[in-house]
Amino acid sequence: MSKSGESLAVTDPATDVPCCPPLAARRIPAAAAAVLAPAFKALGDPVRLQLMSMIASAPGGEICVCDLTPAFELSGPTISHHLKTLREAGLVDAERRGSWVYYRPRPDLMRQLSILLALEAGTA
Amino acid sequence: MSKSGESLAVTDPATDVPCCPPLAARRIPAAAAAVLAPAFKALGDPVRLQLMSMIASAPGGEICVCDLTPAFELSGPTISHHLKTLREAGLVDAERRGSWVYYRPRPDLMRQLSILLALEAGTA
DNA sequence: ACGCGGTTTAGATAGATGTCAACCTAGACA
DNA sequence: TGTCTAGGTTGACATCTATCTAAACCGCGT
Repeated sequence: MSKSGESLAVTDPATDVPCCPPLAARRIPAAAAAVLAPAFKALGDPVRLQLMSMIASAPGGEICVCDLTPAFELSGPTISHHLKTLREAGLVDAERRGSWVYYRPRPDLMRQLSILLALEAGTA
Repeated sequence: MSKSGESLAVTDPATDVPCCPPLAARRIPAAAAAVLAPAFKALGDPVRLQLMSMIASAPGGEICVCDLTPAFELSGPTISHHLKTLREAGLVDAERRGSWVYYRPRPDLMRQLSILLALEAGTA
């Protein structure tokens, strides 16, 4: 794995999103829970939640790691690990352009998670 | 702590929900992330995600633990521990009536989480 | 070749998961 | 009233996984 634009791909749970009307609509199947729980788990850390927010709210739809790292009092490798967790969860996508790596959100999975938690119909 | 209807209360993060437009709207403050991340963390386990779904989709708005436990291949105490995690996260509420304990969802926090993940405006 | 930006590996510490045993509460029955 | 039984929770423990730092590594630009 080492080509620009594909270097950091790991797995793609986001493309395997199983189904999923809101949790409150009917009981989620075990298989779907097994696929979607890791995404919630990835968001279950304050640092990753902030990272996700910075990525999702980035002006141009993407943000450089060099802008993410200095926003926390953590070492570079630690931030990189958290970003890898978000990648493996299918929440973000990474692309290397030149010397810098840019992260961008994956709307599909985020939308799916939002719908899952919705109580009534009609989520984003 | 041992009165019907209040016995199982632990803490109430759900009542301290800080704010929170969608993640993609603007960067979430560290304090808000610290409060909300535990809720996502609680949902970050397949068993708890299914429990949450069974509780949220219960016909009468609530469900007996005696109906939850046999749905999994796990011991009673284990289910009870998972339910405690959901309680402490502020996602569900428990009440003892007679010999049985009933769980019901807390819409406030669920709605907040759903909005957080929404990409456009207008979630549930 | 050198330096810089990021990721990866390796290893220590802290936290999560699941089971057994003990406890508490509520209803049943004598 | 006293005790027995069943439903759930709590506590303690073994095991597994996550989090973080330090050091090594890879790709790119100069």
